Amino acid sequence: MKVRTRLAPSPTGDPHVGTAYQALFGYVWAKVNGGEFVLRIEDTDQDRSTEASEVAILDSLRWVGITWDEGPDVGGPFGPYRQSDRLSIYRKHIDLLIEKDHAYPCFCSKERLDGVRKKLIEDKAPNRGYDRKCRNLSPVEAGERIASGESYVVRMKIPLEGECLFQDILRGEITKDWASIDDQVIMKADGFPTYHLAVVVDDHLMEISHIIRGEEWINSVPKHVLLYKFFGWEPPVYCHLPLLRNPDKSKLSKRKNPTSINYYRKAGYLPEALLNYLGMMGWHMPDGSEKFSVKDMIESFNLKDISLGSPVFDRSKLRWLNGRYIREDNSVDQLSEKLQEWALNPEYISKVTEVVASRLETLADWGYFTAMFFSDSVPVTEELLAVKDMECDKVLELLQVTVWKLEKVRDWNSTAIFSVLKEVAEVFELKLKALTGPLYGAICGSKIAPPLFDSMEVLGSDLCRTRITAAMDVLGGISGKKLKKLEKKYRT
RNA sequence: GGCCCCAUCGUCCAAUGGUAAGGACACCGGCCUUUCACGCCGGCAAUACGGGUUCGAUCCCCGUUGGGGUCACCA
Repeated sequence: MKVRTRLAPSPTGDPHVGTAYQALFGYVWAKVNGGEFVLRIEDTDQDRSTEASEVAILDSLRWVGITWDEGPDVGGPFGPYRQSDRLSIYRKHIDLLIEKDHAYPCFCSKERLDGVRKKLIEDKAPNRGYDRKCRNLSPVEAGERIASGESYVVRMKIPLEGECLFQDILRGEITKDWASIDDQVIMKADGFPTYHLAVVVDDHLMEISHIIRGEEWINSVPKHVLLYKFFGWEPPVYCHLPLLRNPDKSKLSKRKNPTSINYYRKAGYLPEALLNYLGMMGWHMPDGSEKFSVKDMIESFNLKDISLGSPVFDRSKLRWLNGRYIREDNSVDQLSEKLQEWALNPEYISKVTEVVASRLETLADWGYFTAMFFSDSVPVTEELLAVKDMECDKVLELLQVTVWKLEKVRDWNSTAIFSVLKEVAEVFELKLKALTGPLYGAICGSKIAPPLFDSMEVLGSDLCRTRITAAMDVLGGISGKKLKKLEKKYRT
């Protein structure tokens, strides 16, 4: 059997290190077997998918050093590789399922579904899914309602009893009662397929042999194997990778850790070190060596050797490893070259210079004023973050809400940053100055600094958000409970 | 809460049905050194608990506990 693996990111946000993790293992497994690695963009969520995110993901994957044999940018024999370009294919398959009575149109409104769900939770029902109201609608009635223009989705018919049994290459046999699964939507009201339908159709059509992805998908596998059965197809081999964790063991998230690949890039990590580090999450070289390349990995990797304990993403070990690459694999000349690639290039230097130019009395002042643009973190103290007449807790809230708002800025520039900060200040009924004060501290690590908004623009979103989060830690951080409350109040 | 997955130092990764349970990061000491870092040497530190199976279990089985994931017209 030809080994074909794929990475199927959804372009809905920053490129995530977890994506790189899955990409690495998928890529390596394909190459171990002389097979192909495919990149497919899963943009079936029209509201959240953006082209900018897709570009960013491809770009950071390239930076990290993962290459793909087929994908939206390079094409290939199984294209198109962007799901939004494959709508007619899905439509055909959905119609086939309806025809065979494996799926049915559902006219329930979002409001009704919310109500049903709420009631089930209140009643502490074991099953909190859809109540299958439309499952037995007559085809005639359904047809009429569709013809009359009523909005509908398509759901698949999950067996009402019995159990689903499937294999995971790392865990062996996994079983799950059908009764615990509700009639999953496979086509949304906008005519787009949901993930579940699209992933099955594409993996089959693209002849994917091994599905290597995060553990969070295990509970969806029954729906997928059922779809394979409906279509009469052979399911691929499933391999669910352990999830990367925050230090508190929860799923790696940007709340608690920088997760964007771009952050690591901007913070001065080498791609080969990042990849190497990711490779030792759940896997090790046969001889136990900790420094190894993707090539080394390909020579001795086996999917079955992955260990299942969910690894904590430990930045200090990554830092150590990165240090080894820097000092062991680079001459001074090579290092200089890398530095130039990283930040000491004319473009970045001129951006930085523009921000500080008016403050220079000698050329040598430049170094003093620009250090913050060439470092990862910045020295922050409680004092730097203090706002007059405001309690520490309040400052924390202010910073947290700022991070949330900044996360949503799509076009990262000084004007956009300014309007976001102004908005936050207004929400808190504060003068802008009350907000920019602690931000100077968080972002610049000093009261003496170039203009904030411009500096933030130059620094980039990832570094800014990470620095603000780090500053919040200096103030003691926000408790989970409080965070939830705050989220309810301010996060939109 | 239902269901699913998981369980060796604080963290990452080893090990065997019989071990002094090993390496790495972090941490702590020391050496080197004008400082720091690197490097070197040393130290601290783990088989979650309870039952079985077995002559013997960290390893196999069951339960408990703990952790995580998942229950969307998000992926």
